[in-house]
Amino acid sequence: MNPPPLRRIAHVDMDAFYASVELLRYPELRGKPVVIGGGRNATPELRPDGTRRFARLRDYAGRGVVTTSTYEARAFGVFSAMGMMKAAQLAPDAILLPTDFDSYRRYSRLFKDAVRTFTDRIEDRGIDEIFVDLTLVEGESRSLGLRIKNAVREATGLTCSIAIAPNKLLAKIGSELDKPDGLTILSMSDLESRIWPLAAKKVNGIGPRASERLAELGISTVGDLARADLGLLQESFGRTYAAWLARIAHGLDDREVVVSSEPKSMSRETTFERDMHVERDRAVLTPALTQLCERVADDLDRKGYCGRTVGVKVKFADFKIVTRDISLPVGVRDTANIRRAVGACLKRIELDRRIRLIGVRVSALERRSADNPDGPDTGPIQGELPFDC
DNA sequence: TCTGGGGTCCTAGGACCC
DNA sequence: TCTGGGGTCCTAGGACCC
Repeated sequence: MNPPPLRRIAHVDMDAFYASVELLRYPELRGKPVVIGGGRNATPELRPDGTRRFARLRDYAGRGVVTTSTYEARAFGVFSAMGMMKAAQLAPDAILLPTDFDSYRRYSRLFKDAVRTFTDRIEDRGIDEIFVDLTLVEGESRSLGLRIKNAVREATGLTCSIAIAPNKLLAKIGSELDKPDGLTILSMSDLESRIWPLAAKKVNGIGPRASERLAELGISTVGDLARADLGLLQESFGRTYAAWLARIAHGLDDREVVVSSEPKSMSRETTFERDMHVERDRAVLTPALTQLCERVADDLDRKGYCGRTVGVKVKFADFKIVTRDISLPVGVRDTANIRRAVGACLKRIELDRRIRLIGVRVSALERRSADNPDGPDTGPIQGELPFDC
């Protein structure tokens, strides 16, 4: 048996991406604690003298979470996914800006195109990070990494952190090791010194739940995991996940860089400013639901898909989430059909508590082909459907 | 400080068919 | 009438990621 070919995988991760894009637009905020995640009312006001008045975190009221923060804000303990109200307590004077996804998407394209000048073996991992298969690209790893960082900075004015490693697992962990503006080269011989001391939850795929259960077994670092008894892991996590844990603890990962993939679902959801009462707030809930259907229909239309499964999600005031979905004989893409399917799903949920969030999702997607650009869904679905509407 | 929105993947039970 | 498997689809929930 031949040994697997030695690969060279890069993980490129933009530094504090949304916040850094905002600093390009508002350079006067450089060096200050800035938090992204406000709504429209956080948009800066232009004063008559040309200066801007920025919203402060202390002025925020609502249910939002921090999307990104600058490193100066992180020094106050303000990190992504933290509730904004809590962030406001930690750093009341921090500048608050609204999220502007159109800008972030524009810079995302610029940074990915810059990397694409080296190779098209790129896997998208969201708006601010990618994997790159550099196996067949000429050049020594460190100089190649520096050239990629330079290309990204020239294209965007932004810094990124890169790790180059034998696989995706190590590349992903490695890009965190020297943030921001870092470059880390890892090989298998670095495993014990650089990876084993890290907390197990630094590994992509070990989330809050798994790391909590690992902690109960006395396992907190990757090294603990490597030394753990496989039988013990199997008892707690099952054969499949235990085997995966054992492999990643030894730095093993043979996943390929996936260059292209089709979307599996499209969804829209909204959290209400206050928890909604099913009957008394019908005048809010019904149009909100219809609007979500419209937005999903619009997404499907723009991207050229229809979907055979329509689902609804309800998060109650106690944060309990219930989902229902229904599969249709043909793909749908228009508001009316999605709305009726959503109505049918909703009838199967016991709406006995106040509602915090509703969501609409279409999955089992089919691409609308060139010879049938409308997809199979060309009109209202009638007859044999399990709707009563 | 009560915790967004858009996704993917996995598991597991039941229906249904051969 | 009872007993099986295997395969696929559907549904619901949950973990996890950015």
